[in-house]
Amino acid sequence: MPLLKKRYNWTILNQLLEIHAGKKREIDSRLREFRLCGRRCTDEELFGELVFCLLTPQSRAKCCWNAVLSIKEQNLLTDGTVDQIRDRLHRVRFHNKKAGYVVEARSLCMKDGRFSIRRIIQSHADCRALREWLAENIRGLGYKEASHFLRNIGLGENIAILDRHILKNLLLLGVIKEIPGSLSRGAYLLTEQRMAEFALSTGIPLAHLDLLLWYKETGEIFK
DNA sequence: CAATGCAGGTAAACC
DNA sequence: TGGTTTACCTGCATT
Repeated sequence: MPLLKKRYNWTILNQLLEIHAGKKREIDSRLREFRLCGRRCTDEELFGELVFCLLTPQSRAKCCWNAVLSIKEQNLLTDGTVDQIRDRLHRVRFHNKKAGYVVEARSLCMKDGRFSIRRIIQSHADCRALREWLAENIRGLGYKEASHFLRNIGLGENIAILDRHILKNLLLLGVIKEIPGSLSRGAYLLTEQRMAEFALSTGIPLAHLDLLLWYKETGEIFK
């Protein structure tokens, strides 16, 4: 195992490698689905993924996905008002704010009455530039959720989704010395770099680590 | 049953 | 200018 740093916690790392060995195929398959979504989904469906990521902070992923499905079923994705969308956000925390974020994001993602997410994607050189744009321009979307969105549409091979579970585990693994009090842009990028080094030296792909650690915490692989 | 802790954070206000 | 604090806000499991 090349380049393995001494500061890493061997016990936990071995635990992780073992879980990875068992879950590798399932994780690969999930990542394939994400890429497939990015390739063949309609722009409207891509926006649905964006809405999901706008909803998830401090809320359960499943409730958020149910909310997205509900919005779609009611045909509110394209032209639902803030009030109509808020009424679909059952069990989504901060639903007042988030309903507003969804409607505001929608106006950025539509051109001439249709969703044109791919136009936005294609206008950026790579996923990092794209993430910068998303975090900068879409209110309600920070680095973490912008990364989450990119991963969910198959563009997240080289970026990290730094949520509290991941950070906690990076600490346990000795990848970082402490959990940053607040994740500024600089702190996010630095921590992401540490995680990428760890991925490289352990042979667990960065894209796998997120789903793997998430599985370790919750016992399932969702999105 | 009341109290507590915690959910895949982010924007805006505040020094 | 940049780090820190606060508002957003509620359901649900645990004790």
